[in-house]
Amino acid sequence: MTRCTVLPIFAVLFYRDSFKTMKNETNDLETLRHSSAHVMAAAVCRLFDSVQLDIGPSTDDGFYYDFDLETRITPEDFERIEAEMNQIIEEDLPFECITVSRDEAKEILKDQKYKLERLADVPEGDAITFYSCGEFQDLCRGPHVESTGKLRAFKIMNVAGSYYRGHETNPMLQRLYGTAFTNPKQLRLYMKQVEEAKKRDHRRLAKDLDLYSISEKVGPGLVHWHPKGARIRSIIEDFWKKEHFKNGYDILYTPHVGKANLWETSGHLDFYKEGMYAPMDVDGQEYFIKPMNCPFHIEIYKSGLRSYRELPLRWAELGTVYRYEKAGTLHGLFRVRGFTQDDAHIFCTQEQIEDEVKEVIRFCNMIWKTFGFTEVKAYLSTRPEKAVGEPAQWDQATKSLEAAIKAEGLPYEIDEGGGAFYGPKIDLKVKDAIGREWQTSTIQFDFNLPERFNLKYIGDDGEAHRPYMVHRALLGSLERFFGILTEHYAGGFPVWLAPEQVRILPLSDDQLEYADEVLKALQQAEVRATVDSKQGKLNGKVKNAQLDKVPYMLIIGGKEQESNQVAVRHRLKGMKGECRLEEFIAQLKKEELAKTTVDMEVSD
RNA sequence: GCCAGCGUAGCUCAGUGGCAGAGCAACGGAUUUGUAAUCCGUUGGUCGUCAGUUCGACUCUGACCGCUGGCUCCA
Repeated sequence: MTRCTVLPIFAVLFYRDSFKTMKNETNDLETLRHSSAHVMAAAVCRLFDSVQLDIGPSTDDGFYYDFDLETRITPEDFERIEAEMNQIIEEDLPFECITVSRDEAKEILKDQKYKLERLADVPEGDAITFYSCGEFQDLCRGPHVESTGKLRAFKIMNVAGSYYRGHETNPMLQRLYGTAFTNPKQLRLYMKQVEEAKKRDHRRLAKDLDLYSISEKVGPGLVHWHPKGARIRSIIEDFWKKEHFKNGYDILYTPHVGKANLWETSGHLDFYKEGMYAPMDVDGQEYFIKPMNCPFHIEIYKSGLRSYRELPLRWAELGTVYRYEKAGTLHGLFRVRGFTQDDAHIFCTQEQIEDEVKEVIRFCNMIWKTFGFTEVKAYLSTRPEKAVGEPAQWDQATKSLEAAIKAEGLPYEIDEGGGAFYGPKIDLKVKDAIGREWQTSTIQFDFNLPERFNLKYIGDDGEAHRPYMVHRALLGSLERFFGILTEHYAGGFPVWLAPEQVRILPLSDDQLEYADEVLKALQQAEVRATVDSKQGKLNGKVKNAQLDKVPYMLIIGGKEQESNQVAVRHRLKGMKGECRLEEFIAQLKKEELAKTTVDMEVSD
């Protein structure tokens, strides 16, 4: 039931306060960007024939304009569009506003079919305004900068298709994206940030570091974890399980397929069938691969008569599910078709919900901090128009969610009416090392499934009662979480997660034997280590270890062999001097235990 | 699913209607090395797949598969 592959929020690209602006400056920037959109549209109209205009708003990191035109704009066109924009800026054309009657507006827009429809959206009685710069005129509410000469720094970023008004059934327009800043320096900083994000792309890093792959032969969106990626995942899973046991959860394992009837009862076949893999026939019965774990956990709940004395039940599972995601939506590890949710379901009484929710939020926050995500923000979604369950239940559940956020001291926003039909929820967003926000944990009440599956427990009054059910995914999916983590650390995993913690670099073949002794000692101490026994100079070995982002290198030459020591080189801090191996191991173990993440790089 | 772009060696990428290329990696040899690339050599390809046009297709056309950027979707 929990949804765990949600696109990253790339909009928030600002980091290290570089672009922190006051409120009115933000408005100025929005105006500037909106004006840039007009200038871009003006340039496109000059360069291309019969352009149908739609709209060109500012966005969080720039602006866009939607057009319909015969010619397909490609990145090769960007340069001449930018040149034309510069020409318009050079001309320093004033932005002039005119107010017209509806009939006059219709006359002006008689050849602009999308604009005419947009005009129809302007409520009767509202002023209809046009802004012009030179020959270009656009139905627009404004405001704008005084003249085109005010634009100082802009860039066309990319072009993509976009449905008119965002509806799948509407024609597809061409959307030209750009960005603009008040000065070239800020634009350069922004471009640097975009570059930084590109360098951190987990798909690139995963190839460089040999973490995972997706095979065309096997199928899109199906992830193969390579030894190094699998090692990291295994460490994450071990940590995850241990923490769950420590926090009062039990772990479950459930099947990967279930009969059609199960999915009919759960309602998935009614509401979610297009998201499920096609059924298979087994002995004349239809079976579906699971897109969610909830029905199985519910079946375990129903395997016996439950007493209020057993509640709350907290059941977690690393449950692998398969969902048919549309082809065009797949993206590295962020959006896949087969993934493992770190799912949990809590069954409890009404009296318990507040404490339970509080615990879940605390638990989530603690886990995120451990992985080095210090900024966590909550989004509370309340009852939508169409909803199941009693309003009183919704109220109480919503209140308990809000109380839990407050108890944990998290900043939060409320999305009124944004909840699922089956219950209110909290989504957590975390900020990564370069300030991007990722939606991750989700905590959702469910007033639907307990009803559909007729869940009960016997209360202290001897009567049957309906338990409360809460879905919870903490990391979301292991695949997506691993992608986020890779980008967060820029591939430089901290010691406690690094698949290879130590690489031993013998200076020459004379040290191979000693290197092997050191390796065995490290292995005995459960340190993940390898020896670079290849031919070549130390230079090259250091370089390769650096590229593989191994946290520690142990250089072993004649000197070290003689003194029975190792020379320690840290990936980011360089040489740390020589010491006895036991000392190094003790230090490493300390770092591993502390799960230190302070040595993260901001850029490579 | 929709719009656009792309698909050449393990990786990064050149290239042309007429014998398939480089760097790195891998492998072999030389070197025995002190903190981000030692030298020499060798191997490596159904140019995404299938059809069509052509005397001849990696190149042109079409369909399909996959990837990328968006849009839509994410009970």
